[in-house]
Amino acid sequence: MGRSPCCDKEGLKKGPWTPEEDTKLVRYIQIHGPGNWRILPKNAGLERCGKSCRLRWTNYLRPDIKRGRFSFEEEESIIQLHSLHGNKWSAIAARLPGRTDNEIKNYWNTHIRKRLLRNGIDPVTHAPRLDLLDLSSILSSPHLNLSNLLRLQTLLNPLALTLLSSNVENPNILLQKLQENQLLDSHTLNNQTPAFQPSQYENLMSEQNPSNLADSSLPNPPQSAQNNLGQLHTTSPSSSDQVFQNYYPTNENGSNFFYGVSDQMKAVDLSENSSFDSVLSTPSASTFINGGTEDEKESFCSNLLRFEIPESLDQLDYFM
DNA sequence: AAACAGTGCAACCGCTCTGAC
DNA sequence: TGTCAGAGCGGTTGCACTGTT
Repeated sequence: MGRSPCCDKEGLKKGPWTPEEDTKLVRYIQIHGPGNWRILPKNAGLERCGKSCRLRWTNYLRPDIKRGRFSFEEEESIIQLHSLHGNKWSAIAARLPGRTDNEIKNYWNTHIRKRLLRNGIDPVTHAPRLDLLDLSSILSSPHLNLSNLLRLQTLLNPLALTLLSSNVENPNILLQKLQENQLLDSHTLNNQTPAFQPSQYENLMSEQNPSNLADSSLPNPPQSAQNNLGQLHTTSPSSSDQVFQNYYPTNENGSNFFYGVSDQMKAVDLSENSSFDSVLSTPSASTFINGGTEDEKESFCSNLLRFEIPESLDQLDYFM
């Protein structure tokens, strides 16, 4: 249903506001206060609909509005609040003094949302979305073959574990099961459930005992990697992990969607001894911590949100 | 220099909510 | 209880600006 737009009436102006119109609106509200938006334009001498006046006032002319670029703290708050409230922009704006819901919504859609997508994070659920990552580099890897693809699939979805215990000699059955598994993945994502939970690591590792492997010719993981995997859920987060927790706080069950994948990536990259602590020692991090331009800070924040599949994807072999 | 594409943001649209009657 | 109007909200659009070819 819905009612006809109030601005459809003849003679009412639409589009950008002129400084003269702004002056009229501000002057009127300074005297009479906001409210009664339907009669306001007539009394203020404006050829606008009341709704247009209200939006102009609340989104632009209000004296307590803070204009200009969002600070890092504000951006962090927006992400945190969005993970709690979703697209309830007014609820988010209520926690950010001086910012309007419209401004926050625009900033989310034009900056934060794109950045999250770029880094493989679903901006709706705040969960990692491996299907959003650019996998072209992986697929073009010379190390990619059906066997490795299966192992990657195992990382992406533990249901694929069943494939490893099935008859891998028949490629048709494998392809069929992969297709079925893909459907299950889509279903899982549609229900906004993380595709991989940290606890599944233990299942993965216990089931991936070398004696159970379909392809036992693979080398065992290095001891350091095994130790690290064993510590995944027993050590306290590093300082840089804390930054991620700031962005992606644990849910009511105490699990953190982001860690599910970031831990996988860390595990994959163990032989290069990389960790997020190293991020904080980079020049860009130093720039951020010690001060720098907004662009430099944004670049650093973007890097923080970026987890990349290492070029040495064949290291997956260590865990299969 | 011109054409085109991409980006960011103000403003609008359409729907829902809320309170008065 | 139902209706109506005002207000609020989230999604979308239009356009100016900027960068690239």
